[in-house]
Amino acid sequence: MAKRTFDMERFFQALGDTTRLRLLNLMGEQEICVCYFVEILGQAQPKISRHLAYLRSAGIVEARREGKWMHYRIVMPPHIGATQILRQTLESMKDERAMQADRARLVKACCSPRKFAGIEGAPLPVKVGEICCEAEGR
Amino acid sequence: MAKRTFDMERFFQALGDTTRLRLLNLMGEQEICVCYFVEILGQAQPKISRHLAYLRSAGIVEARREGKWMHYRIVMPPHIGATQILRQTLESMKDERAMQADRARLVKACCSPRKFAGIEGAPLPVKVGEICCEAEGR
DNA sequence: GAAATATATGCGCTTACACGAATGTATTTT
DNA sequence: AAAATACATTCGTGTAAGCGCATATATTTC
Repeated sequence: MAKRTFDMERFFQALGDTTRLRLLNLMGEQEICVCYFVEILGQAQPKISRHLAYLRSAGIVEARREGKWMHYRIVMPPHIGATQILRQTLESMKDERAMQADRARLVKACCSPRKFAGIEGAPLPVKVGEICCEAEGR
Repeated sequence: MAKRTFDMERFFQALGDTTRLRLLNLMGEQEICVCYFVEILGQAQPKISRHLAYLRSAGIVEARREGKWMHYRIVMPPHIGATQILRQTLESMKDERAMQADRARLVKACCSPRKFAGIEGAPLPVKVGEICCEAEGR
């Protein structure tokens, strides 16, 4: 069932970094803007950006531009096994303390964006599948 | 559900190498002697040995000594999520051509060990759970 | 069109791997 | 106990990653 263009080795390498796992955990089912990652993880923007690029090159996420913002979302790989492994990984991150804390902070940030320096005026995360139905009024 | 001693990052890093995936694929449910890996993968013995050491340090395999032979087997990690991911990985390797070919060669080698230089007289693979019930007569 | 904003990329540095070749160690055989 | 066998480890080298810092690019705002 393996597709030509998919590299299992690379896939696992992409999952083998805590920062990248945290990013995937935050995305979950939503499409999220880079500035949220920077704010929630509290890490330098270039670092976040490079990790996102890595995930992208591994075929795990895709990006969409909206004005000056870039949104990232998880895409299921063209490989059945990898898809199930990725789902399982996301599932099991729901049980991890640190990952729960990250998601909690994301929710908090979304509820009161003005309290977070980096995300004033940034578009809110959008559930994958509802993209294009909402645009911030500014 | 995460256990203290288990490192998810390290776990995925261990899976992020084709040689190591091939080793895991060959082990599956059995405990296998190093010389089989060397013979089946057709790679240098030190290379195999180092990859096995890596898997071991990541808590994915364990080793057992039997005379001059070392047997390796997969052990499920002390982390529910990782266990399921590992199972899923093993499962999905069953569908991969290259992995099937490796297993086929292993079966062949076990059936006629004398035709394979490196494994003459080596103990046959043993299903995990049946260890200690069988000893080669030599 | 110049400044500001959001993100990406280049650079130098450091560390972790992967590999082949050689060597070390444990065990058995003779 | 010396030789042989099975495996592990060390060493030197090349390469890929990860990081901070600075800079480039794209888009919007003024």
